[in-house]
Amino acid sequence: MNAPIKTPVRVRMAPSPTGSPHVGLARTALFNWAFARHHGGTFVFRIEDTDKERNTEESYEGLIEVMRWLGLDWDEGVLVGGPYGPYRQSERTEIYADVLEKLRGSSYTYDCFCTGDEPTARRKAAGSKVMGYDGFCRDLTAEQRAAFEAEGRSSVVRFRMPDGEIAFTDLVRGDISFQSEFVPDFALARANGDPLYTLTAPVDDATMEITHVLRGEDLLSSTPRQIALFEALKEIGVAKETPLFGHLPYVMGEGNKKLSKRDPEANLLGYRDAGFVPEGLLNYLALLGWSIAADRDVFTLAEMVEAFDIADVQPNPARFDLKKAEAINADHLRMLSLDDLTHRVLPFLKQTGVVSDPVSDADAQMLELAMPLISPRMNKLTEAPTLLGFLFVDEASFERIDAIGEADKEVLQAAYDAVSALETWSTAAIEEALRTALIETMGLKPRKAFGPVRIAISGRKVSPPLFESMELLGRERSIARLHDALL
RNA sequence: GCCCCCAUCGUCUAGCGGCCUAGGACGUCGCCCUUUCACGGCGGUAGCACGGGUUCGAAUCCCGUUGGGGGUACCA
Repeated sequence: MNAPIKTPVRVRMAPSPTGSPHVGLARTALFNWAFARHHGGTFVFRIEDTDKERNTEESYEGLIEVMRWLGLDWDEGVLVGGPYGPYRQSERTEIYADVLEKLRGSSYTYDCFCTGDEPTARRKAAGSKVMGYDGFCRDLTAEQRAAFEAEGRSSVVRFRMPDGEIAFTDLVRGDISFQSEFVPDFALARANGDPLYTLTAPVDDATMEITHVLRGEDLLSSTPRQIALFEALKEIGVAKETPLFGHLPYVMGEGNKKLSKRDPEANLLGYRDAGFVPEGLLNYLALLGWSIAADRDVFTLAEMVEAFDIADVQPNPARFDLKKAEAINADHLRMLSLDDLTHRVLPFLKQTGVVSDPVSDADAQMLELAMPLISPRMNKLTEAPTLLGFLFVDEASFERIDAIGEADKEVLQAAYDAVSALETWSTAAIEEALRTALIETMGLKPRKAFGPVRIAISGRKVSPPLFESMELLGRERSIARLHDALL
């Protein structure tokens, strides 16, 4: 049914701006983007905002923000323009009106005067197992039409599904077919003339010359309608070719539910704020339905582009696993250069007030020295402020957890004495002094010995490596903190 | 109800008839390393939903069952 498309690849991402951007959307965007890049094709970003009731400008802006954050750049579409624009459906009304007019002049559509649940009531009465529209108005006589109009009924334009089977080869699922008796005639526009998604999506795909439609599985059952419409669009000269379709599996949440838009786990910007880097999130998302190799799951976007093949995408739904997402993110954090990592951690440090904004020279210097210490121990960028805070706060606002017992005082006193006597303040010297005093002389286990010192210095049980931290903190502040911990 | 899709460790997956007594990753458990935690290293745990076929041979192909998901709008 679908002729293989040989022309250059043109794919699109066509979200509707409702709610906050969802992880499933990012995965769909990623696969489309990777597919386009792999084939040297064009990635179009279009907005499907035909439903005035539900669309919001805020949601639209969220979409843009997310795509930019993820770094999935589009060649044509909103904001960047292109030869097939405009790219917001709300700005394409004349196009739809025009196509609708042509369609009404053909035998592919008819005016339907049915309202509410009349069709289902009729189907029930007839004992039909199929629900949905029953084709009642398919062949109205002029008298019947006139009667309905006299009643003051309005009409919608309905598409006449052809008889027989509609089959196509799904790019990820293989051959799929529907008997058209189970695909009821559908409305193309509201009674007030506003076009519906059923019309706008195929018309846009046609006029934008989209070659491959990769989208969520939820749209699988509307594919036969679109394929039938495409036949009509070709007939009236609107479409050149029917695109190929590929339906990507769902991204599911806890339990077995599709990740809902309200679910915090679904919110993309939430991942940014939680300290994910786009490389990490995207890599994890790619793993939901695709894999680069049997024994490997960490890779760069460039490597994905190189290897991506839609035929390798799995048809079965995948559960979003936050733990694994974080692990993959951690791997990407470690792949970043120190400069890059510092750059990305900065907003989080500023936001939590760890460093000044703009960053002072002193803070910048400290950061440069401290970043190497924490870079291997972060899974998310948000961990940086807690890890580094103690190096930046002034003594007045330094806070220490209350975990130093009387028994620890002896250790701290010994540490204080050992370190105060130091000639040179370096990691090696500090380590040697503390080891001699605490481990050798006092015979303590490292855990017992360094634990209290760590708390005194960093204020926390978890910190960057102790001796290095003390060197960075400096002699005076280190000694002062040891002293304070003794009080 | 009806239609469509899906089915390998707890989770994501590799596997596209013999290389599979099923591989990797996350998780989990144990051990090692160690300046706590983490990182890192080593090892363990755990799976082809079920039943029929086809075949010399099936996780891989076919049919059915069961289970899960989606659709069934003048939403997208």
